[in-house]
Amino acid sequence: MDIEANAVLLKNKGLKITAPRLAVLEIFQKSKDRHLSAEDVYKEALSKDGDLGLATVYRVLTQLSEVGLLAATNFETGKTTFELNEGGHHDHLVCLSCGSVIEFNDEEIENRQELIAKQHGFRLINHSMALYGVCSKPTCKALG
Amino acid sequence: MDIEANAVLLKNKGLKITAPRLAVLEIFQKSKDRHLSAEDVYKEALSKDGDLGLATVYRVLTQLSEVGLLAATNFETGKTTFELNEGGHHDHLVCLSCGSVIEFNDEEIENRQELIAKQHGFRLINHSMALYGVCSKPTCKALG
DNA sequence: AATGCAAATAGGAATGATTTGCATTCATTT
DNA sequence: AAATGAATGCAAATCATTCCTATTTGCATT
Repeated sequence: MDIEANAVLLKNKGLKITAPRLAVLEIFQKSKDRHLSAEDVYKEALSKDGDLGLATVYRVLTQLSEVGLLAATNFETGKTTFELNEGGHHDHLVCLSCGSVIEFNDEEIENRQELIAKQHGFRLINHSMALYGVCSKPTCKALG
Repeated sequence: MDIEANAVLLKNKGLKITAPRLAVLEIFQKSKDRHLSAEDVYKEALSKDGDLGLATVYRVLTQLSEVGLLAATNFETGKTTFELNEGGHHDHLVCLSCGSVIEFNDEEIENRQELIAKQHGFRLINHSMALYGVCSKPTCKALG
């Protein structure tokens, strides 16, 4: 619906407005699942728009991440997932049973991370944190 | 040196005592570099023992991780690294310029993580945290 | 509206990391 | 020492991702 708005987003970042880039943005905006892999996006795009290549999806995801429209995350699955980067940074709580992902942000941890980096003479650029556990759904909780 | 000791370690974990498993353990114990990829271990093993396959290295690394003798980590390099799992858990501070890795442990963050998991009804099983930045070596510091 | 050119694309081949299938060898139990 | 299931080596397979290149497209300018 927001093709106009997405076009503006791209333009503001100095990116040309192309069909693949609009398609990818729209897929993230319309998907209920916030965390999509390149393959996910590719399949979704194929089912809708028909025509674009997997390599293009990878390139677009990388570019959109570089300009801050998307954020990339690596869980322990061996594949990178992406999500819309609206609002601030956050970390993830992942259920090892059902795979659901909860996002959170904790000031105190962020501050502590800065402090630790400083203590070791590092200039902190970014970080990744994921907590793995079992969520409270009855089917998950039952495990071990 | 500790072939005997390593044999006991394996036996205690219910694993058969085989040449590849002993070789891999020894490589980690003797290496100054704590974080080794499968390829690293393979090359090192070849130069010493002569005969073992890369597939076996992968299998052994996975098994030793499963029984807790090694710990696996995924930085953003696309390859998994392993380290000896002696002593407690720790997290990593990674220099994006030279690749050096510093280990640290922070009680306060750990406590906070427990709290966050609890607040979301999760039973926390483990976590991964890596801070990425630029270290204080002159050659690294120079960047941007 | 047509033109030029750099940037973007499709799609297939290439790469790098990891896994798998299978015949052979080995560690441990008897 | 024989039996047997697990472990190994090797090569082929797989998976995620990137590279290559001919072709197409966006868009600033005519």
